[in-house]
Amino acid sequence: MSAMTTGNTSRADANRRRILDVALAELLRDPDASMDQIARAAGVVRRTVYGHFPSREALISTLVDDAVHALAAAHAAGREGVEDPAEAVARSVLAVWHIADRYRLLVALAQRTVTMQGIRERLAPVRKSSVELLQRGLDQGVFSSALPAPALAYVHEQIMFAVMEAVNDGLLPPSEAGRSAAVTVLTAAGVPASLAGALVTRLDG
Amino acid sequence: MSAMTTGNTSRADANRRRILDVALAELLRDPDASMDQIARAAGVVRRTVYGHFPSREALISTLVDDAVHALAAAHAAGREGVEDPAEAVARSVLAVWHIADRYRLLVALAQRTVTMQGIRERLAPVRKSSVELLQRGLDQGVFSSALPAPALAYVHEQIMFAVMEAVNDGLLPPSEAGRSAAVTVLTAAGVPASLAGALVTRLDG
DNA sequence: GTGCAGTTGCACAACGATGTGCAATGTACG
DNA sequence: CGTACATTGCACATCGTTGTGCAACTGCAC
Repeated sequence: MSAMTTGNTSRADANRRRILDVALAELLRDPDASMDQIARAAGVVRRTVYGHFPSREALISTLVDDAVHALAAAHAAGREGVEDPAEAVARSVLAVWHIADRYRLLVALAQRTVTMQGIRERLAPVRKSSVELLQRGLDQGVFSSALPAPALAYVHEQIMFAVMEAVNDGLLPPSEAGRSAAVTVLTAAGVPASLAGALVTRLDG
Repeated sequence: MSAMTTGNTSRADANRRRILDVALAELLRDPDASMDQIARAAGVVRRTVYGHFPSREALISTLVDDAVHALAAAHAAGREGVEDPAEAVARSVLAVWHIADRYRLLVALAQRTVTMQGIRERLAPVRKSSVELLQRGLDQGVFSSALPAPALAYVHEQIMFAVMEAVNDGLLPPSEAGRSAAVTVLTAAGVPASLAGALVTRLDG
């Protein structure tokens, strides 16, 4: 048990990954899932999980960190060197969606678990850059909303969650979801539906 | 202790209400708040809470039932005898907002607690009527969206939550929030921003 | 096969939460 | 005052979870 944390056997690595994968799904189903539930679902014993992660919090932290990093990277990459706010928003939504599709469950978890505090804190930089972008669009008149930019950023975020939830519930095919999410976000920001549709279609070809 | 549940003293009633009020706030701060936390926050002893509610689940159930009933009533009353889908949506959002303002905390709680299953089930009829209304609007061409009506209903719901969260976080004055929520919901449904604004202003005078 | 890292199974202490029992205290109302 | 009911404070059993310790087992590599 002593070298479990340092050593790197193929078996150990595979287990570690499986535990992370399963924990993701299990924690979504029940944010308060116990270490035992997670371990059993992963096909190992509780004690083994503690061999890989020193505590429950460490496990969740790893999960959250991975997701947030991937998400922030996609978010930044999506709008790199794009001046038009509408296009930047569309690109970033599509980019985020692409990777979020794998983390969809975790991101959805974010809004209902107690760990939300921690997640929102870590997402703060992403949200900040969103607010800036939205503000720019509002200033230029590309966007128009009854809400100030910071509140609009909340709406932006929640729309993403809503579309993810719709996919999870089978109301929407995953293939179209990204485009739909982008169009809906733009529409909510006051971009005419036709323009939003055309823009996203152009970007997602 | 035996007659605590049946008897109706003014004191007992006041306590019961205070417990419910405080539990609302406390459970939002921490969905896993213990009976002891709630009791202390309400200025009573844990044992007293059990005098009014036989179990933790019963307490939460009461809270949820109250909120859902009020919400469903407002939702239905809002669109009573209105044929124009846009106006119906605007009216119902405003009506729901008005009462939700009191239950804002609980409604926000709905999206992050484990009890979510139960809440979503109970909200099913409300959502169903929302889907019908949205579908009608899409058919008539009053609305336009990249999403099918059921998914759009999710977006509708989440936008409400987003605006509530914005108010909770001080990003938006409560006085304007209702109007803003209504306009944003309409905008996301594809109604041009100017039309949405005019309509809501007319209704909320 | 010998050894070593990972895994297992069990045992344990510690903690916090739930729900209940009961005697004592407080308080409204006739 | 005295009755009735609400509240309190404490005790208790029970349960689930976390994190740790340790000995035995498994499988892979050398």
